[in-house]
Amino acid sequence: MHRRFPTEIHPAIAKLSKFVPLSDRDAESLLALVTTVHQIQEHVDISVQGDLPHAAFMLIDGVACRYCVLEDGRRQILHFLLPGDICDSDLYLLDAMDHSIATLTRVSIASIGREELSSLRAHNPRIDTALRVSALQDAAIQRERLVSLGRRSARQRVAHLLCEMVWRQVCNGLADDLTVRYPITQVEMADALGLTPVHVNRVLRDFRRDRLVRASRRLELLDMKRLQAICEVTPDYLHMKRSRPGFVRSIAGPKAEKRNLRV
Amino acid sequence: MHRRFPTEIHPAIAKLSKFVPLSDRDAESLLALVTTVHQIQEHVDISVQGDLPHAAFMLIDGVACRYCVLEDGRRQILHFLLPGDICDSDLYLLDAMDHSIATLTRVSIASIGREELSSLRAHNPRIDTALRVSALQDAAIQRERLVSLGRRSARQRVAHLLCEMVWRQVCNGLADDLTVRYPITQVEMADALGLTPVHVNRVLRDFRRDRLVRASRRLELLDMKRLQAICEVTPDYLHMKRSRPGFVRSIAGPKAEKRNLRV
DNA sequence: CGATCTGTTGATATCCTTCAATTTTGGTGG
DNA sequence: CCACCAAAATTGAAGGATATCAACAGATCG
Repeated sequence: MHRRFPTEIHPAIAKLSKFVPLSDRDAESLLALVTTVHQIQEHVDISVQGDLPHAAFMLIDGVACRYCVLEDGRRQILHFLLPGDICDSDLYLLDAMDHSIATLTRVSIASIGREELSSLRAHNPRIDTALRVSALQDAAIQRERLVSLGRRSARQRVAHLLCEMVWRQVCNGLADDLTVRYPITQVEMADALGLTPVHVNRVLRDFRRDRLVRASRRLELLDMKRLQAICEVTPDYLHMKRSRPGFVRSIAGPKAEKRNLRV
Repeated sequence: MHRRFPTEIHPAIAKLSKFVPLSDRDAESLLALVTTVHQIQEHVDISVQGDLPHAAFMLIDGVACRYCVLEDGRRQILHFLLPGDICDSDLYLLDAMDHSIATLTRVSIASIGREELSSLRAHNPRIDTALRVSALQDAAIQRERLVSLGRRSARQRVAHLLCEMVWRQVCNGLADDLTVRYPITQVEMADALGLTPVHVNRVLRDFRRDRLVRASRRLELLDMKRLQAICEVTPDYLHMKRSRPGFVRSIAGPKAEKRNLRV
């Protein structure tokens, strides 16, 4: 069996542990589903709208996205997939994909057998619960994006996406600093935020001017507090109950600590 | 027990039957969960962001919505809830609501016991599957809305929402014509579509001028085909496999028939 | 070391918002 | 039945946020 992470720090375990306390045995039995890992190049469609739905999968490394393409070729990115995300365990129930999934970077991905997963869930209520909460988090992320596209300015949308990328990386145990580890291009940000690449560029220029971010190999968020103040979003919607003390707290600020994070 | 609909036409049964064939016994065992029905006035919050999540519920009559409120008081409507929708069966797993739910009209609503529902799902795989697909439909509706807010013009957004209301009413067995049975105000449309009420009004004026809709007590869609052509959306994303022959087909047009609806 | 994608900047255009005022509608009580 | 009121719908004028178009610079990679 191919295993790239010690059990304790596998991003899927890190993530699910934020929702439900998992024992080492729980973690092992979940990771036992990861038998074959595929490497896929960047900018490759994993699944295309209209296709028969694929098997459930776990993203182990790299970044992918769900997206739709309009008749005129423009794209709307619906969701970014990060390492540790477990996706689409029920999707096989449908006849046809209603959206597409593509890699953005080179990725490592494990497909998960339908029977094995459902049997594990049936026999392990903690894992089952963790996966349900994880699905609720996904839904909440999409809701928050909908609020952004509907009612927030371009500045707020960009600030929100940057914060969310860091929050989610922390949730999945991928980052202990405030850098966007897997950089997404300005075109991708634009397609996710309902903006043009040109305008995303201008917003980022202003953020740089105001010392909010710094562009290096990884985009670095210099002032989370102000970025969060700009977008007016707290990480509450990610429902990370069991964050390590003092960590997400330091990112989220005292407001979120008081309101949601039961450390 | 309070029962307003014969089993065959209860909107929840009509809807779930679109996903999985249900026997009369299936229908009865699901409707057996509806023990107490509450009437709630229009414009009342059922659940507010930050609250402890409520029980799962079934909307029996009227219209409600999920929404978020921004710091400056503006509102984003995330989703309209129609009769027959069964909502939030997993939400109890969270510590706090990340959005609010409110009635738009007077509604009849049945809360559904967590234990009873999960026991029914465990013992009835068809109902379990139907509820899973229903959850997938909800997710797909939100994705399609995200595409609208991100990449479609005001005209397209309004046309899409009107089409979707009719499609969903048909899905839930609520309408056999092309009228929006539960009218939503222009303010509500604006809050759902990320527009201002003023602009929604102007779009609707143009639609009326072009004989696409007619405002009566119920908003009437005079030309579904052209409305669908305007928004460039097919009802495929609603995944209504088992529609009655010749019905959704007549709404959806030949394209959707060929591509998705296995009648 | 050219080709191609990504990022950057300026000038102009446009869709939608904002603001303000008026009309229409629907409900309620006299 | 009518008077009244609040909510919803409607219209016009003006302004602003973001898009579009175009050109170029910088990075990345075979």
